[in-house]
Amino acid sequence: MFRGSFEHTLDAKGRLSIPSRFREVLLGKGDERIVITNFVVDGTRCLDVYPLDEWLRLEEEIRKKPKFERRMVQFQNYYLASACECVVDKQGRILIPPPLRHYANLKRDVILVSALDKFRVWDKEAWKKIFADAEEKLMQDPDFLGDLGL
Amino acid sequence: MFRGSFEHTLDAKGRLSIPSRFREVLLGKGDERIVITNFVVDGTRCLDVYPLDEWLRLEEEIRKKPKFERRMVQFQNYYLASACECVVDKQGRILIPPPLRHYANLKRDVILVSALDKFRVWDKEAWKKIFADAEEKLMQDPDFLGDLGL
DNA sequence: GCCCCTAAGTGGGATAAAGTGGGATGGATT
DNA sequence: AATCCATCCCACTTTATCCCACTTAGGGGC
Repeated sequence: MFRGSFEHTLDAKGRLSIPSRFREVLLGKGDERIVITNFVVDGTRCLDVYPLDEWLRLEEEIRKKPKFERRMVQFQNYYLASACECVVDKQGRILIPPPLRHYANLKRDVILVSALDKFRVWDKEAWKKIFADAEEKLMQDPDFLGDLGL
Repeated sequence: MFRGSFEHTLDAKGRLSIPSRFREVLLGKGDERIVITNFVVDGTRCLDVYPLDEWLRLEEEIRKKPKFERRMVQFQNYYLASACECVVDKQGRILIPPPLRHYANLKRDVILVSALDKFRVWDKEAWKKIFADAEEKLMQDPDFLGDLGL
């Protein structure tokens, strides 16, 4: 399980260090291969990163669904079509494929954020906005947490 | 169960001693790992600190909820995304991750306040205000406690 | 009352690990 | 053969962690 968020930088070659805490999770699976694809949260683009086994699980789920349903086809065109399998190099880095880097508007400063069984990569500024919006909602609505039953 | 509040200081490296009374609780659990994340009370930022077992319980609760409900996503972006697992060192201290230290505006003097199964860390000045506000509310409203059903 | 002893909290040097930058290598493509 | 690009390898910087030591406060015994 991934936990927490980490600020890292993309170098000139487009490489990104995986936080050691995240790498430990991959090592625990005995397979450092990961799958990267594009995603959008609250209208802001980011990247979704899966350990290979989680990605395979997702593929299985999709396989069970009606293949020709319109929205499923659209989802596949969006989410699966961009997926790219990457290996973590000896320094614990991955090379973000340039099209994905461009898609998520990743410049130098990025942030890696856990999302349960996968994690996301955001442009730092984009993430600030996502985080600030969430914090503001929490402050403005005192019942927010109560309604969640927590 | 954590009980009471303790004034401590952050050293130059950002380390914070866990009060021995709190550490006893962790030792009782047989696991000194803790999880720290950000929080806001009455518009004032602080840090929430959980023993690992309590944090895992929270994660389980969250996993049961609808994953894509808007407020749940925001809660995850705010509360879960910042969560950081820390170990208590041989001197009974934790290193507060710099982003969290900055978030809660922790300078030198901080105060650790119990909150039943977890505790909070406040900037000392911020806590004074929170405490005074609570006291004032209590004094001004004679029905305050009665309404709570206590 | 005085002194020692212990425990708690704090400070700081030394070491290890994590993250980053950039040259070198080798395979694939043109 | 030349270019491109992914990967490897080495090196540097920063940060986290370990370890030792100092200070202070409280307790107990003499």
